[in-house]
Amino acid sequence: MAEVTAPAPAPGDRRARRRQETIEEILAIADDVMTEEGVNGLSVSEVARRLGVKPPSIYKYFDSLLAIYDALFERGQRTHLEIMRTAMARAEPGLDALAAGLAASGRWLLAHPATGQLLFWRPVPSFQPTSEAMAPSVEMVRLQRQALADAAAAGQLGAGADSDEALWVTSVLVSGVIGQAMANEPGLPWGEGRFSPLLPKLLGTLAALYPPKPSRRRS
Amino acid sequence: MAEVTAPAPAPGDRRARRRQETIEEILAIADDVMTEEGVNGLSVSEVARRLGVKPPSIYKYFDSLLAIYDALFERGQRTHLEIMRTAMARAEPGLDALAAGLAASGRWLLAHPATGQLLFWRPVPSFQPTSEAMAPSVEMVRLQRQALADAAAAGQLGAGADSDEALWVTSVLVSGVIGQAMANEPGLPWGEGRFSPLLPKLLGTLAALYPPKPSRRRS
DNA sequence: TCCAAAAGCTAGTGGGTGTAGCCATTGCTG
DNA sequence: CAGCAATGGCTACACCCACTAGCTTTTGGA
Repeated sequence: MAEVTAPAPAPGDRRARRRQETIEEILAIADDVMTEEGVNGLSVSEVARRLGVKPPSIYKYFDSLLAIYDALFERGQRTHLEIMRTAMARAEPGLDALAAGLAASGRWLLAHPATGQLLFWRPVPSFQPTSEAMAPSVEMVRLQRQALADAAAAGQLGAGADSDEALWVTSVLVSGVIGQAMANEPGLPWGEGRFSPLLPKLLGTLAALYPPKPSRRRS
Repeated sequence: MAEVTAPAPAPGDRRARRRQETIEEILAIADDVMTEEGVNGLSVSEVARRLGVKPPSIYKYFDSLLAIYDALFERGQRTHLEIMRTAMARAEPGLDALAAGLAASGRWLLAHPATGQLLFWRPVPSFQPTSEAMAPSVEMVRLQRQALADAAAAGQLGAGADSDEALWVTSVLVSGVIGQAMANEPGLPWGEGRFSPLLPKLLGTLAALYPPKPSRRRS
């Protein structure tokens, strides 16, 4: 658990609410600091300074600097998953859902570079996310695997697309595009620059790698 | 310049040789430290400890911690370029050279993860490589661009492959594969694991994206 | 042999994480 | 409503880090 063990979250407890608000505030400040100074520029002292408090007070809310990273990671992971899930749900199952989900993911990651780096670049080697903080990523993998299976079932891709290998290929394409965009064109939103527009084209190569049976296909 | 300004490198100067040896030793230790503690775990104090010296003495050889990073970056960049260049030169110009160069690059990067991360992940946000330290990377881009042009000229790929876009696609594929391998399967050498064996297959999709004219082609 | 440059050192500044322990405030509870 | 325990601030401190100032010793070249 990232947060210091709280007392019983009794209903109607005003103390607990205030505490929770402070925790939110700390995390929001931490996100600001990471955005401005880089993921590694986060420090308890700086957060305390911006909160108008002395550094030791922060430790009433978080056990350590790493605990703050962990909370940021866990939240980032959760909201990123949610973004992707809803984008996929809005589209036709199969390739459409995959493309929509990945585009939404990319858009969100480029808009929240600090969190994105924390989630996928591990820029703080001493920080190892908790297994529970990693849990949403398992679900994300499941969603993408399902989309590939749907695409295969719908005849958009060959049967070989319903495989772990196809999943790995997809993750390579996506992480490549997003990584290059974040590293070389920071600040540019999704859809601009040299790299993010390549994703649809690259997803198209899935059809080259796993060609569907050339029977009649839905337009 | 990373190193503190040295006296005239007069020939036969024994002092200069000793100094140079110490610089080498410091950089070797720094590489060890990064490998063990993560790129960010590098510290002047730790290097001094391992060299059997007090921290301030290090500053006789390097202006700052960042100067050490810069020297490591510059060397890494140079040897990485050399690895790639010789691998490409040994192969047939065109797709073969591209594949051979990228495979050699991947092999070297996975074998030297600390340097690899320093070169391509920027895990030390406060560290911005000197423009001269970046110079080899310009040359690397040129090599890859040339290989694509050769492939197009040889009819292995369509004319569209002789383009910046194809170069970007290539960089996405490569950085995706290497990034996933380094992040998810650290310690595994090139050719093992889930990701690095995908590179040839992915390079094959270049032919799908930039199809050659279907005239007679060299076997 | 001499001496200046090289290369070590100690001491100290300022900033970071994190701990110990103190004290005022506050809001729940008898 | 009175009291009290938990909360959330604080100061002081220990220990680490990067880096500077300035001193001393070593050393290699003239």
